[in-house]
Amino acid sequence: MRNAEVVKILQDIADLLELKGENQFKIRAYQRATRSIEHFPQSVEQLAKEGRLNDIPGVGEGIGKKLNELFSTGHLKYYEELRSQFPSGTSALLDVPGIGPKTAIKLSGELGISSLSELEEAIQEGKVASLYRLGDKIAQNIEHHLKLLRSKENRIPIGVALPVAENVISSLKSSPVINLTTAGSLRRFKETAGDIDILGTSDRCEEVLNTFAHLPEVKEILALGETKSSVIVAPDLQVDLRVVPHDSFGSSLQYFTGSKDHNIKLRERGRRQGLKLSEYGITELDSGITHKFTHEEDFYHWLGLSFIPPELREGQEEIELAAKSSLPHLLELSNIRGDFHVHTDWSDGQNSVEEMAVAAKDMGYEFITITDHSRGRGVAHGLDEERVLKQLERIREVEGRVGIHILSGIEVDIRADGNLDLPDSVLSKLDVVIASVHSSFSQDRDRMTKRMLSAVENSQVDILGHPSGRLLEEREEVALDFETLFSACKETKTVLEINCQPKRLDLKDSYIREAIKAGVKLSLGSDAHSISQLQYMHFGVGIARRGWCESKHVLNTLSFEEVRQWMKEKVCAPLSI
DNA sequence: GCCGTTTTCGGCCCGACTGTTTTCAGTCG
Repeated sequence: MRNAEVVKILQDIADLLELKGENQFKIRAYQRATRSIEHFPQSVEQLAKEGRLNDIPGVGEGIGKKLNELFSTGHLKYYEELRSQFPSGTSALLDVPGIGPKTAIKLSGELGISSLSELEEAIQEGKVASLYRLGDKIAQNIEHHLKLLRSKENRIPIGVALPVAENVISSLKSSPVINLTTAGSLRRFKETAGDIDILGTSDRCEEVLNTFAHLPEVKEILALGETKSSVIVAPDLQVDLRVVPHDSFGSSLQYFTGSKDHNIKLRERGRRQGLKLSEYGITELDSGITHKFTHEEDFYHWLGLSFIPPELREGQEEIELAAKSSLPHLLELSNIRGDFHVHTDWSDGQNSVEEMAVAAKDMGYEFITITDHSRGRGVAHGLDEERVLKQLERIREVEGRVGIHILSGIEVDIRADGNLDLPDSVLSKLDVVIASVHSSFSQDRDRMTKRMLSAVENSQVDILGHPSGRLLEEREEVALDFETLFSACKETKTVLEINCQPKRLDLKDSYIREAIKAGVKLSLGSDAHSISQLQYMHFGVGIARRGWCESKHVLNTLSFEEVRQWMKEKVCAPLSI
């Protein structure tokens, strides 16, 4: 059973428990376990076989037992009993923002609504507005969210969300607000965002919020209060702005950055120390004294913690490590000395070798790697043997002229049968060989794993490109035994790419962390197809940081000479796996 | 249902906003 199916069932259980009005902490326990499994890099079923379910944070005796039942019998009695207590479709109502458990029960119980289309009908007939403690406004609000839900794409990739946030921030620059910054999942650099959170400080909060709610790009105002406002901007993105007094900027930024799990853990820890944490500061419960924080760092330090970078705030073990001053020193953009994955107009890029080299030099890089596609990518004008050699000459010539080290390379296709698209005799002439899957994505796990391993075993292959093959919100990752891949990479000194294209971000954060634990080296490649895309490096660094990546884990922080040395050390012995 | 810098039992984050009400319930993040 795939993790996604387990997630679906646990989420359903949490929803049903909400409808039932169960103990809120029990509900939260299921939600927490759900979130854990959602981001868990290994197969939960496999873990169950090894009796290691308790390795998953939030999975204890009760949920563990249920998962075991589910895996061994294919059914879960508890789940089936819960489902039988409510008309089917009732929990689907909870997907509509504005409908919580109480409203869902009311709609289902009093109006017999069990689907979103029935809900829509009932609203139009005025039945919903006539219920006790509901009314026209609430009915309209639900109808509106219902429409939005239907038209809305899923979550927004960070590559789309970040520019929107930056636009809004620059539109607000002329109003009396300072400290404007992104918060929420965007600041934590999550690969996708549900909405966009922005925070600022002002002594004229209401004025700022008013300006915000009436910006030209705002299509609709969802809420407008004294400290926060929510709006929809084109194309159907929700943006939340919170404006607080200057002296609570530190605590507010901490609070609004989240994640929810991180904040809950932090506050629970505070409670045990007799402290109440909120966006307004830290209150000592004994004396009632509230401490305010202008800087977020001071908030953490006051609690006896080292500063926790936003990318780590996911409620894993970051708080415990911060208490021991044992957090990793994360990779930073300024540590990057070169790019390992760049296309030019020799294949499907827009700029010449020289233009890319000049741009990279302007960014302060020591080296750049030209890795155009191989011939199999016909649509991308992939290079055949002859053109590879011609490009090599060109690269050497440009290198001398521009004054930046250029590694010659290729992004060679891994064909469906695991063979590479160019012979070893050609690949051996290049400094860096990236091998990538660009076809037959739907192979089963066994075949795909063998396919990848045969590339890894090839002594010419230095880097495995965008290993999971996913495209955010477009294409699922391939079926692959990552654990086996990681140990093969470690054994052969094959590097795994962190592809920085915001649509890919591949490897993703949880795999990055697993790969590092397995002792695999990583490389960041912008996969730039134009000069401006060289800047994608910062997306890769963000996602690497979420994978607890330090500068020693990635090749991009090495000098040019060190990189060349590394590439020579590829282990050629056949794998023992 | 989970979990431990006091705990294997007894806790479990905290406040804003809205609409429908005359003081609050429901929802959200």
